[in-house]
Amino acid sequence: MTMSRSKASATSDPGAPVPRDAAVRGAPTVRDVAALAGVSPMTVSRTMAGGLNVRPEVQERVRAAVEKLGYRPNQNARNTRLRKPTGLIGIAVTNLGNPYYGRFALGVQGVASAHGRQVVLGSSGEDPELEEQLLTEFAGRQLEGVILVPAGNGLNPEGVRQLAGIPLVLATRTVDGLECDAVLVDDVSGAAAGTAALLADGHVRIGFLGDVEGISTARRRFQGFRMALEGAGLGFDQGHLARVRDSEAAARAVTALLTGPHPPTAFFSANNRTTVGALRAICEWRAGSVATDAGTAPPVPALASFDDVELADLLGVPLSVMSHDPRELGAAAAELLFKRLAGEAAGGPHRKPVTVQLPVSVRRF
Amino acid sequence: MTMSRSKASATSDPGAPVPRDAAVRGAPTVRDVAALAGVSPMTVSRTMAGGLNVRPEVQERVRAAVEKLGYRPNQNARNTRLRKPTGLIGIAVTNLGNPYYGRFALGVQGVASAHGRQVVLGSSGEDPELEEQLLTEFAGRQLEGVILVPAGNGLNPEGVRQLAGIPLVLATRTVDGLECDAVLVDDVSGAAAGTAALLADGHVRIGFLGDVEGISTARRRFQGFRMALEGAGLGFDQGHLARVRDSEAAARAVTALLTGPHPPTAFFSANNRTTVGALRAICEWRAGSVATDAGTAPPVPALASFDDVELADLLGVPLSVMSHDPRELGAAAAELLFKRLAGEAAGGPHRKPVTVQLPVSVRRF
DNA sequence: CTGTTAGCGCGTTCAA
DNA sequence: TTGAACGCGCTAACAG
Repeated sequence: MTMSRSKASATSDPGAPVPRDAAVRGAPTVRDVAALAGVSPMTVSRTMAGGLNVRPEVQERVRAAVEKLGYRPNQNARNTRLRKPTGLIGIAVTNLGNPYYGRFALGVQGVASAHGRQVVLGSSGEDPELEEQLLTEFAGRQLEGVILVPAGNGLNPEGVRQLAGIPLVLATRTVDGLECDAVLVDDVSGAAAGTAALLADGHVRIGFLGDVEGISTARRRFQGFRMALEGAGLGFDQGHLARVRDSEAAARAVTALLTGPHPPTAFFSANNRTTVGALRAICEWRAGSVATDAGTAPPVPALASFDDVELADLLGVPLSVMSHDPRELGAAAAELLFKRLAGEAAGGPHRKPVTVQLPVSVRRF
Repeated sequence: MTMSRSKASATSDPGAPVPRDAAVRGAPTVRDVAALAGVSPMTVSRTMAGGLNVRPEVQERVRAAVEKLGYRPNQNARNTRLRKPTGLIGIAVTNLGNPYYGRFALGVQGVASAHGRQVVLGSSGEDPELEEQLLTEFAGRQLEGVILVPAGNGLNPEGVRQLAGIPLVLATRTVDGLECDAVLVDDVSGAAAGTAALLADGHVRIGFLGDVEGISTARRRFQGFRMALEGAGLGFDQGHLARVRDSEAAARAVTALLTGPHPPTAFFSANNRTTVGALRAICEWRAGSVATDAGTAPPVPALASFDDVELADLLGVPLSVMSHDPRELGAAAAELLFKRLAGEAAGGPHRKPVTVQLPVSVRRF
């Protein structure tokens, strides 16, 4: 097979090195505007920059040309020339389908916008490989910084630093062995306070629902839970522990526990997914148990939920919520990132990593 | 031809572990790597591109230098040089805090990722001004395309086209007078089907909760609702109509209607925010009415909800959901955008705008 | 006030 | 197999 030009039929300009106007290819450039206005590219540039040292009537011509062509200065090219950063930050969350992270992203976006930056979005789906790939792409795009909700400990600490080189702020979760700016919620105290609410109501057999141990929040919240139990002189039955990754699995676990030999009288749910599952299982159980035993229905299991869930308070399930605003968390993470950025720009390259903890409040329903 | 660069003042430290330029300014460049490896920038470029026509041992030196400096090729510069698009698409939604749009964004993101693009995020907060500003920024960043959930009719149709010049796909809602690719749900049929479910249960006084009239979905869903009523030979009491923008206002409206002179026996809720409000009001009303009249509690008002709401099916409120997957909607919008992009790249510049409608299924609880 | 020169970081093209 | 020159879109610096 020789190197024959296959598509030569329609192309009519063999030697012409001039793809000319924007009409043919992409967006119009300064030169297109300049040509139309009969000036040099610099005059266009100056006019776009505010019109300093450009005669008003020339400005008029330029602006007319801009309008006519729909010209918009190429931000990327500007930034390159001015050696300025891209004005983009990245945010990688585990699952945008979780309402929690939508609100989180909103918080980030608001602060970024206030700082004149825009946000590039990524969703890892709790997959460490996808996450690493995301970070690599972010780095290649020269993003100014990244806010990451890590999928777990699958992330190679060295890898991250090398791959990025750009400032990284962890949110919600930490990664073992990775020292890094981070914004967390006060998982331990919050979980302890929520557990205390259950204990105050006389519960002594409490089931625990949480994410897998690789997730730092799962560990920390379990720790707070255990601390509260021990503080009350109670032990914990390992048989009442369920580590699950989604609401369906949580529901199955709760159903199993409730129909088992020593059913808990209450549950601690470590995140909004497990809470949804637990509520579903509890309501189902209630429906079944009332039908069976019409006269004296057994008490409905109580629930302490880390994170809010919309409508959860209307279900008639005794509920305590360990609450914080994910939007504030996102905003705090963004603020921390911009503080870090400002610090690096100022010259002090290596300030120590900072960790911020947002408070958790317990509300009862 | 001296290669003296003002930046590299001291050239006497060959083995220095500190990246010289990168420490002062941003990321290391091809030249930094080339200098360290003792080759020309082109050899670095070739090595990064796969190493064609580069001696293996030279490649080794280059890769070592890349590793040492943490060099990543600047994507923006590549794209500029290669006259390639940015690989970014924009998505502007009204409110990321609404779980619906989180899932929507996830759908967009998945498809974008499959097409090797990344997603820049914007949230207009239902503010047309902010929305227009967002689109302007998107255009300036040379995004390849934009997916927009318009805040309403505040958007100037001419303005959009001029401002962007880049392909635009509307999602969920349309804008009057703006002909444009769009992905919608089948609002009219869906609303009619949901209303039919209420009618089948014998309801004749049905309250309507929806967004303001400026929102196309509010109009279309109202239209489907009315059609179904008329098809059943029923009229609609304007006093049973509430146009509200958030769940709190919806709750107030429902409470007012339920405690009014001719309370509806059912409600049609046109979006997930009004559904949350309605459910809250209905549950509250139920609690109050049961307390007052222990023996024979009046029947709980039924609800037909456009859009799913988590946990809504557990509340004991007779519920019909006009359901679709926002993630699929986002995915479809992205697919349409990429189809449009492919079309423009191929040369056929002006194919007519396409509208896709996703089906709605009614589920009863 | 305006145009020319030069160069940001990269890759294609062509010459060595 | 390697390097030099050139250009992508834009603008600072220095002409005129």
